[in-house]
Amino acid sequence: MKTLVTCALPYANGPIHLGHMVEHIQTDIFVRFLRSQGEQVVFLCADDTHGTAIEISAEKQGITPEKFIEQVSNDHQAVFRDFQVSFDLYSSTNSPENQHYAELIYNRAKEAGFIGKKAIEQAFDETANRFLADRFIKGECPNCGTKDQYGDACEKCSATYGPKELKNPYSVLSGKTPVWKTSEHVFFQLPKHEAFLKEQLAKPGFMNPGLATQLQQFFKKGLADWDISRDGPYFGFPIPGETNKFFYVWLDAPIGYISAAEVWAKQTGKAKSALDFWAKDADARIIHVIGKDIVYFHCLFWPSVLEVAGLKVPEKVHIHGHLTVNGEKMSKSRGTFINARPYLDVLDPNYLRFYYASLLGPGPEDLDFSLLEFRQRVNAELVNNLGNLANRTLSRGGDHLPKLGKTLSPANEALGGQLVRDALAKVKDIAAAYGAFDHRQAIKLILEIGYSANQFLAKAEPWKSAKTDLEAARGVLSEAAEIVYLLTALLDPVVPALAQKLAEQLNRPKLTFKALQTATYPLLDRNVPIGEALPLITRIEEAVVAKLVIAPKEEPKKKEAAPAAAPAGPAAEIEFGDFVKVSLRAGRVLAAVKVPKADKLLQLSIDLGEGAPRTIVSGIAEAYQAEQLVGRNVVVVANLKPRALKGIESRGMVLTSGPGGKDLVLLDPGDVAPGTEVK
RNA sequence: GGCCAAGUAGCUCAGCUGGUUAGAGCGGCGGUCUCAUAAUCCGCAGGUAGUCGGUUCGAGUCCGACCUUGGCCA
Repeated sequence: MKTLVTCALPYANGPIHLGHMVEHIQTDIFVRFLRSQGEQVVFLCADDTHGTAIEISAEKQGITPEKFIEQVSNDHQAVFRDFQVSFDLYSSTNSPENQHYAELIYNRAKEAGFIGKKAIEQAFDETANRFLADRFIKGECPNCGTKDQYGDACEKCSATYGPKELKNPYSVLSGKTPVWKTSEHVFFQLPKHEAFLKEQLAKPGFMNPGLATQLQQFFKKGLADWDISRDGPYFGFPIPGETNKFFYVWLDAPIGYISAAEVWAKQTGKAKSALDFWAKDADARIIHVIGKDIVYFHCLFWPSVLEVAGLKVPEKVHIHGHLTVNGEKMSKSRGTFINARPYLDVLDPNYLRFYYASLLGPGPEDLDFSLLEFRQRVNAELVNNLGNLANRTLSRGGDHLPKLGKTLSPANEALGGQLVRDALAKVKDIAAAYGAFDHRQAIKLILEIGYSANQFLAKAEPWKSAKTDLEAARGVLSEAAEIVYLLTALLDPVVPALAQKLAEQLNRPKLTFKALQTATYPLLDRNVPIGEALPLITRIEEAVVAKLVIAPKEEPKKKEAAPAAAPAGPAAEIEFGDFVKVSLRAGRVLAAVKVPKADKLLQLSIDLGEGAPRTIVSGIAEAYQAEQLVGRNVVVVANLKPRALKGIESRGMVLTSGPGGKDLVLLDPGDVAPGTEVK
């Protein structure tokens, strides 16, 4: 049986960020594991290329949508490649194959009587000469009057409404007031699938049960017809038999899963067509991996569409949570919106792969990219526990101490048998964890194995016996090398490049999960010499991590010309009027980085509720590490005259108490909003 | 606003169908070794389980309300 695995198709309207990578890394781990088990897997993805947003982005750049999506696709593919995401093919929804399948599915649905038409009323921009989707209309909230709200919900009072209810609506495209026009749209008749869908959602393993429960609300409300057409101009596929109507992007996007398989089949010749996977009776299973934001597209519409077209419905839709950075949603203004390419510019992708794996569970909970946690966990677990284990074992057996040579000792059951058998006993659970997207459980078990081997070395103390009995020392290290060899299989899904390095240092091919199903002690053929050992991967430096979140540019605010308070003598009494000149505010530290070549200085990016964060340089580096400050509230003198410290303009001062140096404490204004006045 | 999910040590999480002193890793603190990437190993401290109420001989585990966070509402 073949397995087809897909990631959600990234929208071709912007760069890949670390949020995307949560999905692509966990799926890649899953796929690499399946391959290691010896399964036939095809791993596909594509860019989702249609819709108004892309058309407009292309127009802004003065290029065709085709050119635009080609550029984006190149960027996307390069990022995924550099993160070692092992797609068998990365395709595009703007392909002849996709058009073919979109039309085929549409025609089949039409023949089966599942397509209808209805006139709908929609906002129309007469200047731009196009209909406006809800997100292209803004106006005042009909509930609370907040300005510049989209046509579906108010960010301020969270009221929901239709675009027509907005007061003083305007088109985002032209700024003009839209008019209301009717247009006949094509609908997919979802209500006819209620029975099928209820059965599908109840299938064990199809999707997360909690989210399946949530989808029940659609049945309670009553399923509605799904609008699958958009009026031109629209970047997409024309609907056969209609004039100036195009398939809505969400119809043809998932069809990209099918057409990608078709392109793969054509290019590799490994299948006759996509139907080797997608035909109802194909000997294959299909697994989609998506974020929790697009559940109903994949679990309501998509299965229905496939069912009507007589195609195979996915066996499983794996749903994951979203990424936060330092505990909050990624935000451009906070400098925590981290794109994948800038990450790669400063850090090894294996760090992120390992970190995500160590956090990812099988459920749809969010996970946090905490800079401090990231550095600490990767350094402690991947570098110190596992990487150093390999190095302390192999360097001793390799060239580091030439006396020991490159050969291994014969297997010594009494010495290492227990160690290896205990480790092998965990392999089954590790495999089960990878197979269930419970990657953090897999990592946990692998770390236990690493720990047991480190402990083994600590007890056996080969460095001592080496002085009197080289053979005894070599025997101990040879047993530890068994565990290192085991790691080439166990770590391969998560950090394939590191597993490969280990295999090379051992001078053997990587172990596989398939081989491990029947493996017994000893794993290593002791007659094969080992290679040369080098440190596997180095620790993450604090300064490098901090580079990820410093906002690239901070616009200086002109309006706040700081009224300079006259400096008073140290103990001299001042008037109340002088005191109130000092503007004290609560601020939240968004980012912190050590100032190079300064022992005491930290450069802080502090939110004072002013829109853009402020840069403040503070002499607290001896008392606080940069990372532990992020997210913390502090008291700031907000109207201090700006001053340059080590060439960095500091716009304010952070208050502390204590004599200084290591002994000072940041004043805590409590849990209040940034910008709150301190009196 | 409606619905769904989550809320256990500073952080990330385990705790099976309710049953002895609530566990682990990371971080912190103290110690140890010296083969190794200032790594390892040993030990210590840390939790009135979001809040309130209920069921029960007994609840982190069941029920209700509320609070907080996240997602969805075609």
